[in-house]
Amino acid sequence: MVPDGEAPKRRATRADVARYAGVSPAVVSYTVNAGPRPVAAATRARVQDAIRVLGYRPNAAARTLKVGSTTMLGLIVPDSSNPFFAQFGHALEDVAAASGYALLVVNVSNTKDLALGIRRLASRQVDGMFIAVKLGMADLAALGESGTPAVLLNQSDAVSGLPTIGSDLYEGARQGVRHLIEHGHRTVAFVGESDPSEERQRGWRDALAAAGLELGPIAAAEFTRESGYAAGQSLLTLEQRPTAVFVSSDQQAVGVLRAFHEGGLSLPADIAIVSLDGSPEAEYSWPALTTVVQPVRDMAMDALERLVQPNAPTRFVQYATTLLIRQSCGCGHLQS
Amino acid sequence: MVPDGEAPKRRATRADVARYAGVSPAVVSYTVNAGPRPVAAATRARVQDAIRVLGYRPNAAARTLKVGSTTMLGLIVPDSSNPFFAQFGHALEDVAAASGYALLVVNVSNTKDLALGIRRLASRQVDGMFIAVKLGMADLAALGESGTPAVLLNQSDAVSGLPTIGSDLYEGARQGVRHLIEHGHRTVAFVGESDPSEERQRGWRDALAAAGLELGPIAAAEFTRESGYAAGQSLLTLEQRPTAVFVSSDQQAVGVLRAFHEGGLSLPADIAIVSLDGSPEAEYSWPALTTVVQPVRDMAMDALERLVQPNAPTRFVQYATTLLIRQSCGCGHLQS
DNA sequence: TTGAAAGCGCTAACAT
DNA sequence: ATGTTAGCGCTTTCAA
Repeated sequence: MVPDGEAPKRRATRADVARYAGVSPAVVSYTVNAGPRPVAAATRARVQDAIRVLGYRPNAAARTLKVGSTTMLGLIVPDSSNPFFAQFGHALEDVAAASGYALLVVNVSNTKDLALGIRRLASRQVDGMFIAVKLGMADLAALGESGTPAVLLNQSDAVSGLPTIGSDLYEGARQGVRHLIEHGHRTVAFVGESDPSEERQRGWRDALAAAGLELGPIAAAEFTRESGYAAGQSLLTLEQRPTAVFVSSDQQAVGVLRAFHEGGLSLPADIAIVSLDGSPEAEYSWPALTTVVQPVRDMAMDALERLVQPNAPTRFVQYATTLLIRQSCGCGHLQS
Repeated sequence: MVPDGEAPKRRATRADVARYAGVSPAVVSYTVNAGPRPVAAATRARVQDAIRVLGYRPNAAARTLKVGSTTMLGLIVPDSSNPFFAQFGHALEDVAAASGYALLVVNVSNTKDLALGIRRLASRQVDGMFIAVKLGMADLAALGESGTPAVLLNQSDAVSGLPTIGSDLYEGARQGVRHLIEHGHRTVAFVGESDPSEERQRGWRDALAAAGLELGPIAAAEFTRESGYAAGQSLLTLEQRPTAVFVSSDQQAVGVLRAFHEGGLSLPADIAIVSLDGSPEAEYSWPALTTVVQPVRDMAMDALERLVQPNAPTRFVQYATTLLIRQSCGCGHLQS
C-alpha cells in the first residue's frame, strides 16, 4: 500500500526539475510561484510535467530562509481542551488556513510559562501569534524582544501598543443579570472571580444596583467545572438561598448545575441560571443554559486580519455579546 | 511598554555574534548547540555574552534547511473543538512539547480534504504527523508520496505498513453493555453507527447474545450531540421502550440525555445509559455519565514515541478501555 | 580548541 | 521570455 522500499532516494529539488525540463532554475520558481516573471505557456507545461514526474515538492525551509516568512501563526492558550478555547482555536485555525497560514498551538497551563511559550513560538519564527492569556510584565518584555507581531485575545483591558480583542463582558454580565431581574428575581448570586473590579462582577453589581436591588451572595470560583461545582455547593448552604445566579462561564455553570441537581433543586423552577460564553456544551446541559454569547467567530476573523495586516491599529476592540435564551433562566415561569 | 521604535534593525545573526565575540562562526554554533566540538570555557562565556548583548536568536529556518528537521509535528483531526479530539490534542501537545516538538493542528471537516491536509502538512516538512481520521486510498497514497512518517490514531482497524493506535472499542462496548445486563437490564438499545460490523455495535450485540438476550433497538447516529439527541428522541417513540442504552460516544450521550429529559424520563430510574470515551464533559452531565474510558494520555505518549522512533514497528496496537461508573447507569437501583 | 568554507534549496535582481 | 547568480543563516567537515 504505502511505498516503502519504493523510493527512499533524495527528494527532488528545484534544480532537478530545471534539468529535467531543460530550463533554468529561475523558470521553475516563476512557474511554481506564478512568480514575478511571466513564463511561456509551453515552458510552464514542461515544468509542471517535470514536477509531476519527479514528485517535486518545494522545500519550505529554504523558502522561509530566503523570504523570511514561515506562513505560520502561533496560538497560546491556557488549555486547548477547554471548550471555550477549543472553539476559539478551531475558529482561528479555519480563518488562518483560509489565508494560507498554519497554526501552531501552545498550551501554557502555568502563567509562569507564558514568556517561555512566547519565546518558543518566536524562535520558530511564526509570522505572528495570538495570545489568549493575560500577560504580565515579563511576558510583554519577551514579546517585545521577540519582535513578533501579536494580537491579544480574550482580554478585559487594553494593553498599550498591542492590538487587543475581547468581548464586552461587563455589558454581557449586565445584560444577563438584567434578564434575570426582568423575570422577577430579586436575589441574584454571582459565581466568578472574587475581585470586585473584575468586569463580570461589576456588570452583575451594576445591573442589580440599577434595579435598586441588594447584592446577592458571591461565590468565588476559578474557570473550571470543578470550581463551579464547589461554588454551587456553597450557594446551597446559604440560609437565604438566591432565586437566581449569574455565572461567569459556561464551564463553571455546568458545575453549578450539578451541585444544584445534587442538592435536589428543580431547575429552573427553584433557581435560575444565566452564564457567559456561549460555548457549544452550554446547549446540551440540563436544563440548557441561557448564556451570553461571545462572538468567537467574528473575533477570530478580526484577530487574523489585524495580525497579518502590516499596520493594523493597535487599539483595544471590545465585541458586543448577545443573550441567548434557553431553559436555565426559567423564562416564562417567573414572568413578573 | 513594548519596544516599538526601539530597534527595528535587522536581527543579529550568528556572524554578528562571532564578530562581536571575536571568534569564528563555527564556535558560535558549537556553543549554542553544545555542538559537536568542545569549546573552551572562557570562549564560551564570551560567546554567550555576545549573544545576550546582541539579542541573538538562532534562525530556525536556516537550521532546518541545513539539518533537515523542523522539530514540528502535525496533527490532523476532524474537529479540534470536539471535546474528545480537543483532549487528545492537548495530550499530544504536552508530550510533543516535552520532547521539543511543536504541534501544527489541522482540521479536516470534510473527509475529502484529508489528502489535502496531509499534503499541506508535508509541504511544511513536519517531522511526522498524527492522523486521527479514517484514511481512504487517496489519503494513503498522499501520505506515501509525502514520505512523512505518520502514526494513525483513533482507528478501529490495522492499516498495513503504518503504526496504528486505537482503543479496543469492541471490548469497551461489551464491557459497558455487560455492566448494564448485570444490573438487570434486559432490553438494551444501541446508539451509534448503523453499520453492523462496526466494533462498538458488535460489542453491544455480542454482550447481549452472550447473556441470551435479544437485541434491543438500534438508533443510528453520527458522532455529534445533535445526532445523539435525534437518536434519543427516536428511542422515545418506541412502544416497547428499552430500559437501558449503550451510546457510542459521550457527545452523543449528552444529546440522548437531553432527549430523555425532555421526554420527561427520570434518569437513571426510567432508563440507564452507558457511553464511551471518558471525555471530561461526561463527568458533568446530569446524571453524570457512566462511561467506558479510552486511555487518551497513554495513547498520546505511545503515539509520540512511535512517531519519533526511527524504526518503530508498524503494528496496530489496541488499548484496553476501563469502565468508569457514575450515575447514569443507575448502579444500585436495579441491582438484580 | 578554533577557523575556513562548502553547501542546504530557494528567490529575485540582473543580465540576456 | 529565460538564464545566471548571489546570497538567506546555519552546520559541520576538514585543516590548522
